[in-house]
This record gives sequence, C-alpha cells and structure tokens, in this order.
Amino acid sequence: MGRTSDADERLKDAALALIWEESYGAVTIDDICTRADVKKGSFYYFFNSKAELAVAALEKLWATEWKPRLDSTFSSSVEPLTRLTTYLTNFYHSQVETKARVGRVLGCPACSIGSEVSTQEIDVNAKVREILGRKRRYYESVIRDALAEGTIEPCDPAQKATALIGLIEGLVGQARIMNDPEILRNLPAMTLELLRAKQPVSTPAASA
Amino acid sequence: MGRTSDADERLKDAALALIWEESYGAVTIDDICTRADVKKGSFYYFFNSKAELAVAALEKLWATEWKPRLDSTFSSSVEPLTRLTTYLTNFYHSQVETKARVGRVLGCPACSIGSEVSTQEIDVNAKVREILGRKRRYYESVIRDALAEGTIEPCDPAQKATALIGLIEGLVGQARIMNDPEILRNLPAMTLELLRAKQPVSTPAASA
DNA sequence: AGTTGACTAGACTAAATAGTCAACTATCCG
DNA sequence: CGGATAGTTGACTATTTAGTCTAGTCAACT
Repeated sequence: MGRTSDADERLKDAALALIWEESYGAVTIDDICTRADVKKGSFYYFFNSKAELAVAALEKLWATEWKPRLDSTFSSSVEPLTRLTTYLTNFYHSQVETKARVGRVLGCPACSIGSEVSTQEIDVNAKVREILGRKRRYYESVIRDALAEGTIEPCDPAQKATALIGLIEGLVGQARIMNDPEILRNLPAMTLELLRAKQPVSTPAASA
Repeated sequence: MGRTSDADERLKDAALALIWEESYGAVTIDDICTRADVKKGSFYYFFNSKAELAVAALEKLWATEWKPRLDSTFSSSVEPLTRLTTYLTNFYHSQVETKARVGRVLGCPACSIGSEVSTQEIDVNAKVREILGRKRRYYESVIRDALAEGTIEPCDPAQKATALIGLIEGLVGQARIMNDPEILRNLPAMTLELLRAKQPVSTPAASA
C-alpha cells in the first residue's frame, strides 16, 4: 500500500555519478539531491547518511553493472586469456569514451572511493573491500583456468591475482591522475606478459 | 627585518600528515591550524587556500623526503636491480611500521591525493603529476641500467616503467584499502618477475 | 470511495567552515 | 634605541552543510 517511488534509485545513481566524477568528500547531500531531483526530506526518508547511500550505490553498481559484465566476459566458454584481454580492451575503450564525453578519465570508482575513505567511513570501506573481493575471484579463476590449459607458466594463482590486480588498478589510477586513457592501451599486452602467457592470444583489435 | 617564523613549515607538515591519514577532502583548514598550532589569521598570511598549502606541502615532501631517499637508494654505485629491491623492501617495512604506529596502512600520499583531486583542484593535481614524473625517471633509469648490464630481458624502458609504476602503485593502493601491509611483502619479487630479471638478485633479508 | 501508509515538500535549526580584518607583538637592523 | 617590517591574534561575517520536523500528497488496496 501507499505509493511507490524510484527516488532511492535516482539517489544511488546520482551519488555514484557525482562521487565518480569528483570524489566522495567533495560531494554533498544537497548536490546529490539536486542531481537526483529529490528533496532533502525524501533523502532522509530512504537513507540515514551519505555513507549509507554510498554503500547502497556501490552494491547497485556491482549488481547492475559489474556482475553482469564480468559474468559475460569471463564466461567459461571463452579461452581464459581471451576473457582477460577482452575485458581489458573493453575497459580501455570505455575510458576513452568517458574522456570524450566528460573530458576526464575517471578510472575505477571502487578503488578511488576505497582509497579515499579507507581511514574514515568504515562501512563504505567494507563495501568496497567486499566488491573488490568478488571481482578478485574472476581473476583467480581465469588464472587457474589458464594454468589448467597450460597457456601460462606455472605460478601460484592467488599470488598472481594479487599482482594482476595491482598492475590493473595501478595503471587505472595513473590514467585517472594523468587524465590519459592511453596509459591503458597496452594493458592487455602487459597483463599477458605479467602472466607469462606462452603463446600469442587472440586479442580483439585494439583500435581506438 | 621583522620577525621570523616557521609557522608555514608547521602548516605544511600538519597538512601533509592529516591529508595522508584521512584524505584531502576530509581535512579542513581549521583542522590543519589546530594540528600545526597556528591561528587562522597566520594561515591566511602564508597561504591563500588549502589547495595552495597542499601544493607547498607536496613540494616539501619531495624535497625533504623523497628526493634524498631516492638519490641514495638509486645510487649508481649499487646494482640496478638491487636498487629497486632495496627501495621496495624499505617501503614495505615503512608501511608495516606505519600500521603499527597509527593503526593504518597509509600508502603513497601523492597517489592518494592525486586520484582524489584529479577532477578538482587542478593545481594540486599538477603538482602530483610533476612529482610522480620526477619519480618515474628513477624507475626508467634503473631499467635502462639493468638493460645495459644485461640483467633483465630486452624491453622498452618507458613502457616497462609504466608497467612497473602500475604494479607498485596499484599494490600500494590495495594495501591502503585493505589496510594490509602484507600485500606489499612480495613486491620486490613481483617486480623482478615483471622485469624478467635473469638471475636471482641480492635481496635484503625481507624479514619482518 | 475511503482509508492507510508510503512518500514528498520545503522551511527550519544548529553546527561547521571559509575567509576577513584591524589591532597587536616581536624581531631585525641601522 | 627606535623604526620598519614580518608575523600573530581572535573575534567577526557570511555561507554552506547536515539533519529535523510537520504538514501535506498520492497511489494501492479493500
């Protein structure tokens, strides 16, 4: 009973977009309300704080964007290393597109937010860790599959996943700081080298 | 003539410490003044804004901390790959120590600040880029030297430096987010593998 | 059609924050 | 010593921000 509303969804979308474009600390509740076209009273009807909204927004990001994309890109029906290169090539293109659209390379919202709030906002930090942990499994799995197929040199999957995540997130961070998506262009190749891929992998044409 | 003061230095130190421990956006001018034991009026006597202070603080960080340490660690009198492993091992220890002291892994202030302010505060961002650019030269140089000595496989130094920076900064970022310095323990080994070092390198005992 | 409960509106308070200013103080240097 | 200059102080204003509250609106279901 009572009426229904999508104001909470609009708030999550607005919060994520603003925080991604600026930063967690630079975005105010009023900013979010304005962008979402929701009044303060409604904001506090749905959420108790910016942190609570941020947690909900991150979970929505995972559920509606990341998980579907990861599930399809890291499908077992695709060769392990191709999953990775496809994913990274698409990511590169998306960052190029974002820069063309908003004038900035925005990188990975989870990592940016996570680093910013790590010593504050423990709930937000916990959600970031949770999401990054879920994503890590895709990397570990792809490494194990590549090992099983013998397309990479022997290694410890967990350790390699850590290095892989470091390389990827690190370059993404640099791309944001430098506002230069071209830093990400060779990410697929760098990744294959890090993994010591044995043979050339079919890489989607990295034109741009 | 007139009196002298070190209030501006105290402000830089306080700003850097607070921003590192929290984040750029979470730290207010009042916070900085309190920590530095300087009154607001004096703050505005020396600086026009938090951004201007941040720029000065970053430059001081470079001049008094980073440059001296890099110059001594990356001395040409040391074997190229040993420079790197020593640097990274020391870095790991410093992060362990920081965690023991303040309870948090704080990572690299330049990268954290850079990512946070990249789409705002263009002066701060420019200074971060400048400093990261200076640091990059040490990496490129060490790669070139290692190539010259034949201790790593042939590669393009600029490209390898990008990958190296990505790996290092990426793992440092993860360590901050996860508040776990152990992520950095294998950084020297991962780095050698990324560089395809040909033989075992004398690594300072990585006990801890 | 009416009742109920979900949602909205927006004015309001209190606190935090940036930034200003004019009077004051200490130190340097001649 | 005494004047000029560098630096200090803290109260002040204006603005922004988080968070509250009450009256009201709208849609679902009976």
